[in-house]
Amino acid sequence: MSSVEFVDFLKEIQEKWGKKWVEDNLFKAEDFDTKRKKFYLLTEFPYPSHVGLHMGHCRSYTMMDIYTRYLRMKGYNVLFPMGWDAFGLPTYNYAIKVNRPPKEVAKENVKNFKNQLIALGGSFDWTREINTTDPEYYRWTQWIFIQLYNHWYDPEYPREDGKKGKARPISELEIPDDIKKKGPKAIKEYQDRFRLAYKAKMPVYYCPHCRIGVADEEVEPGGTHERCHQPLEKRYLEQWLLRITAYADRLIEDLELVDFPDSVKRAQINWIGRKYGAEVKFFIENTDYPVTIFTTRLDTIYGVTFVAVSPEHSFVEWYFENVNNLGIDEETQKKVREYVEEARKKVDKTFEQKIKTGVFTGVYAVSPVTGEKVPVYVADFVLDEVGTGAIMGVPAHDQRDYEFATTYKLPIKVVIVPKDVYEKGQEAIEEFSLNLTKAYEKEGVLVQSDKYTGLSSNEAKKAILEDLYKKRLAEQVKYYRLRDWVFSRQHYWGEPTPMIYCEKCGWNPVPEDELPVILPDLDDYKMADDGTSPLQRATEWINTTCPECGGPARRETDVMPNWAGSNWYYVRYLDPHNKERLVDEKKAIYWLPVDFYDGGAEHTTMHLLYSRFIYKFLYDIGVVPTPEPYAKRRNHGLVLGPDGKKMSKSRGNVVNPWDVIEKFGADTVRMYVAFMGPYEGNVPWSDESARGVLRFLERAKAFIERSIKHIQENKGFKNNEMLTARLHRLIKRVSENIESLKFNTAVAALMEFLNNHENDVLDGENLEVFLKLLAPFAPFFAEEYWSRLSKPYSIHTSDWPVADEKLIEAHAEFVIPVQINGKVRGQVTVQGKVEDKEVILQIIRKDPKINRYLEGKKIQKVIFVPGKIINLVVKE
RNA sequence: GCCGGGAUGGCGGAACUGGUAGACGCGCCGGACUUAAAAUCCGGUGGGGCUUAAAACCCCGUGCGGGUUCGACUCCCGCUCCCGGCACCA
Repeated sequence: MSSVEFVDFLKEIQEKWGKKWVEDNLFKAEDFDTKRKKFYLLTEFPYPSHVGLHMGHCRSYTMMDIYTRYLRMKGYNVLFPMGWDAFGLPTYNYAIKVNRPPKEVAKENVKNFKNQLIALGGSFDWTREINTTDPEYYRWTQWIFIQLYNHWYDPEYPREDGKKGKARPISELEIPDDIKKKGPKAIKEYQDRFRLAYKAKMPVYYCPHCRIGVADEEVEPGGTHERCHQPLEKRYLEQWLLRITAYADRLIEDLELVDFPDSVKRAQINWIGRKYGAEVKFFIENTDYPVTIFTTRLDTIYGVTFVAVSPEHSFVEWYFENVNNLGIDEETQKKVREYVEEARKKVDKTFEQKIKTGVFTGVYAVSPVTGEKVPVYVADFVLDEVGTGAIMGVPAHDQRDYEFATTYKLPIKVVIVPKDVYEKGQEAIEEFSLNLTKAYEKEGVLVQSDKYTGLSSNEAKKAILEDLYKKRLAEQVKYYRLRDWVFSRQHYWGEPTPMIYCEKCGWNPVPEDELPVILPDLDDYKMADDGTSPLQRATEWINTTCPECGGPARRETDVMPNWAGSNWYYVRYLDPHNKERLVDEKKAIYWLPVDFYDGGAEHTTMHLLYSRFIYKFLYDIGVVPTPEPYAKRRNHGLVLGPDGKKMSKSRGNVVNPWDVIEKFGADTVRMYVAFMGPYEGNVPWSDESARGVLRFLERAKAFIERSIKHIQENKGFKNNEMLTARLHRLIKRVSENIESLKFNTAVAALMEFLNNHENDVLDGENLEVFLKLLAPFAPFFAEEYWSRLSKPYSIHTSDWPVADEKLIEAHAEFVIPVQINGKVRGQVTVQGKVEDKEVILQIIRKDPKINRYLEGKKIQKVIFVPGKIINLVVKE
């Protein structure tokens, strides 16, 4: 049989069995099965783009499919589901490009993806297939949003896992009396400040050239639009935000409960970026208006020579309201106004090497420690989203402040010196200060700081904080790099946000019994040219009635981001057709948490963190039973192009899975992607290497067919024990390798066995074992020969073979390397596991080769590790 | 700049918690089959030395420099380079 014919054979059987498995629902997971242990194996669901499955999907899904098939044969009740994350920008853009409704395009993409996954042999439970764009699915995405809106976070409230902090219904939020007195509107405003979903003005990118809103990922580093390379503008729109920061501490602490790689845990902790620091009030001279700054370096406060606020800071509004009282001249006012206007619009992501700019406001702030006045600047290097959006400028000890001070000729006052400098005395301190050419950012000992002089940075931080706290000028705060999650997108192809706005009553959620709010069809799906959502054009859909007063009201036209559907999808797999609830409680208890979550390293922070947040919220409101969703997480590697670089259209190094399945057959591709490298590694594709796997399968075919023939012709034929023992050693190796995700060495072990025994034949029992070992890797191939052996359908629901340890032990072959002074000089063969070093030494003495190294020398020491090695330390 | 990961033959990669470095595959070389090629099969293949050739033997070898150890790809200290992520985070 030529290789071409063999590939045809593979394609024939993959067609035949692939179809049958799906028809038979062979891989259906059983709810509530108590006889078998459950195993929820989750792999990130794909974003079905019009390009079709890519090689990365092909490899990670195959590896997880191998794992799944193994676990299933091992006797687990495995849940291995699949679905589609079908909302999102690429599909939307593509639909506009080909001038078709996104809905139709998405549907086709899904169909295409599903066929490809079936062809690949993915043993998914298709009865649980979900699609984030299905109204019956996004009804619950919307429902979660409403629950977030209807809840607030009480950091002190006890929760089920015994710790403190829990989401509670907004109705349970205590309203202060003075608010109550002001009436229902004030009460609602007060509640809005606590809701887990709330509205706030946030910047979005807008391209004046293309006249459309631009998503974050379409912004180029220089602040230009990816498509037209023209400069973008920042606009401020009211958007929905989710209060993830309320869960920040829990998201850090509960990492202890889960088995994630350390690097992933670290990444999450860094992403959250919890820091302790102080907020300090700097009052504007002769007013009672304070600018509150945030710092982690309170020890440097005596070095403050200016205060700077971000262009977006509320100080600016206060300033213009009070310019007259402050006695600011026209020219300064004009300068400040121009600077702020310009800066608020500007989009610039190239911060480095840029000269820091700012504008002096003409007002001074009073240092809370010295009472000295320092100038107040508006400067765009101060970011509004970081800290309080205002800083104390300490040029001597912060490089950015240093650069700013140099540009604007502000004084640079050294207040921290290294310990050894301090100890050398005044002269050394002065010399250090004079020779400063850039900020000294390390901690050290305080100088020129009144009574704190001589304290270490750490001591000073505490002492200064304590003193300022007493004067109500400072307090300790926890600060997170993580910010609340902007949850509005000005696009079309996403879940409608289930909120209604009424002039009289403000925002209200859509009543739950009216869900889902279905995304309306449009005549024209193009982006709106003012940067708002295209849904603005769905006039009929927008106009509705207020759930509170029944008067005329409008629907929210911003849709949810892509994350919305994908951060809880794995819960819906448990009960995908439930019309009453997001998930049946008992099913959730049976299946959760996810036992193993496989995904890409690129989702280590955002997706993993955000989905953990949503899950924790669902836990708080009693939808799911455990504090953490994923018991174990591992990141798979990428498939690189044949050139070793990341596959990309522009590089022209893309390998299409569909093409290689056509060329080599699905079993070959499966086995090759498992074999090509370690699970976590990024490995290049190679057609030549894939051919090596094809050769292996072809040889395996000949080997199996010869064995079958031999068995039929020789009734009662049995292999010798040695061969059987070797096969059992193979069982052990393959099992251990799959369990530790070393699919590459598992395949190598199978190859090695065939290399060693290709000229033998297997007896009936051993042949079954061999096919079973092959089954997870080459499922079509294994099924075909299983059926030819007339074994009951299917090999994939048969039992995984158990290695006979005694047999392995009995036929253990020990070759002990012999080292002289750490260098291997020979080896001796022993029977069984010899523990006594004298026995080995006697064998060595009989070996002339090794003895040559011992002539005229004295053995000083013998190190013997039974079963491993013997090392003789000798001397002249 | 910060955080994370990595560096092993011509290539992808093996090597358990420190115990024969290079499993397995690709490629390459030689041979068989063939009119020929492809495919397939058999043998060889880290570098160097010695040798007419082979066997045998010797030296070097896991990015670089040191250290610990009977023994180091593996552990420790100090570097270099590459890849990924984040980045004016106060």
